[in-house]
Amino acid sequence: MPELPDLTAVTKLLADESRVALLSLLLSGRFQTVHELAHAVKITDQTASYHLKRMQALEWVSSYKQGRSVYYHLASEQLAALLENLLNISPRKKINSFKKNQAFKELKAARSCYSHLAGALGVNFLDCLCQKNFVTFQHEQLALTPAGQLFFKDLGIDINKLPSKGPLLKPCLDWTERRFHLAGTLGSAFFKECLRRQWLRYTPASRAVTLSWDGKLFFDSLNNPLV
Amino acid sequence: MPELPDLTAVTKLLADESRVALLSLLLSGRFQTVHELAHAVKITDQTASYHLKRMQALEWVSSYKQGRSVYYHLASEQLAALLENLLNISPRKKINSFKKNQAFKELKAARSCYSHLAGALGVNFLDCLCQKNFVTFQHEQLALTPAGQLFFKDLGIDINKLPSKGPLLKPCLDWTERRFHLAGTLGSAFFKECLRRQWLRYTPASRAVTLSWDGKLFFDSLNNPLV
DNA sequence: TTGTTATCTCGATAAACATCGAACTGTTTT
DNA sequence: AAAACAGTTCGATGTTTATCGAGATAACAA
Repeated sequence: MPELPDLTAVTKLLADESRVALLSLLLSGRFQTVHELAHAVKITDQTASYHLKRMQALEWVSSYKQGRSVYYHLASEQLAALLENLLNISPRKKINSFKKNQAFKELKAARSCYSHLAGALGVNFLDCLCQKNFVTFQHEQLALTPAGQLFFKDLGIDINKLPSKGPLLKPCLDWTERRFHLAGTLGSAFFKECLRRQWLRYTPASRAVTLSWDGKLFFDSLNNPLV
Repeated sequence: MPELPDLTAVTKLLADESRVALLSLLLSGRFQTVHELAHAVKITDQTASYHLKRMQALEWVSSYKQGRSVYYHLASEQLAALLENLLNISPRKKINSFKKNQAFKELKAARSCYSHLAGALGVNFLDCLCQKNFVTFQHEQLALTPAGQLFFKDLGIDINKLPSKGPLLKPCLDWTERRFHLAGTLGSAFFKECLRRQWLRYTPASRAVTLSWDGKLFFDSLNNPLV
């Protein structure tokens, strides 16, 4: 007998504020301990442990033990894409606290979308690439030009050496900007390179990333029409 | 103050078997009454009415009244895409009844995916288009060739007269076949044309569609390598 | 050793909510 | 008019489940 997809097995897990908050933190792509996650989400360690185990059963997250700590991280690229998809069709609700408003501003400026760069910085980056004719964007389809190929090679990213799995360039709808930023294997590689060069740094207990001085120089130079 | 997306407002609605079953029926694209829907999902009319009203609040469905009946239909293309996305990452569960197995076979053969054709027939159709070089499919991106443009024109579909909203061709991952079928405005137009020519017909209380004699002739001719 | 920390297991509890019966409002049919 | 039908509202009920306290088990630190 064939097998049907159990859709509500997925949606029931996603229908809980705590679990969504945990996933949102894990969308940063980092490894985080149960205690860290529980603290950030403001639930007890037991509850966090319970949620993480349930999500592990569906292979959304995976864990490894080191000493007395258990480190969790996001394990499903598909789920990351689904979460971004959900964010874009969700109704809006007012922000009620100053603290949350502050956190939102940081997320809006720049954040990681699992493996690539999102937020105003990410959207602006894609704009620059288009304007400089490094990529073309027609009919919601992205393509890399020869000039763009050179641009990334200069950054140390050889597109021939990237994993062949999935599209090289992929537009990803940004839920804060309501416009596209760059995903795909090239988007992931670029974000990784930014982290390696310390142009971008993670902020604690958040998906937000901050721009270093060097990073600011790089992105500013892109915006400069003379270069 | 800015506004945050309320993700669980979406997932909580999707975390219920009855509502998912209702949405699945509405994915056919047809207008259906509360009574019809309730009967097909095996819940009482009150319960169906309750669910449909909640989904209407998020603008997932809309309704209009005709006499004593209230007709509901799917109102969000985004939601339709989300549902297909969910189907693809859901864990599988065994089918436990003969009846459900029968229904599954019908769905697998051919069904509507809101506005376009899915199932084995849909996947096979895209294969044919590729093989005859009517469309190209590289790096998960579809493009229409001049020959393809002619092919659809012969069917009565002028791509210059299609709505400019969204991409013309879009690959949509098929959850029964695990391969792509054709979506986008052209995919929608083609499915509509199939219904108009009566090549395809809806089955009652299901998203499945069946092939008429004329329809079989058309799709068989596509598979014929001589033509 | 002794104390501290991180995680997990096991109940108990409290809140959320899908469901349906009963009753009510219209609409269509006879 | 009367009966049948489609849809809705309201209240009650029963199930599901997120949560935490208490206690157990390790790993680490002093």
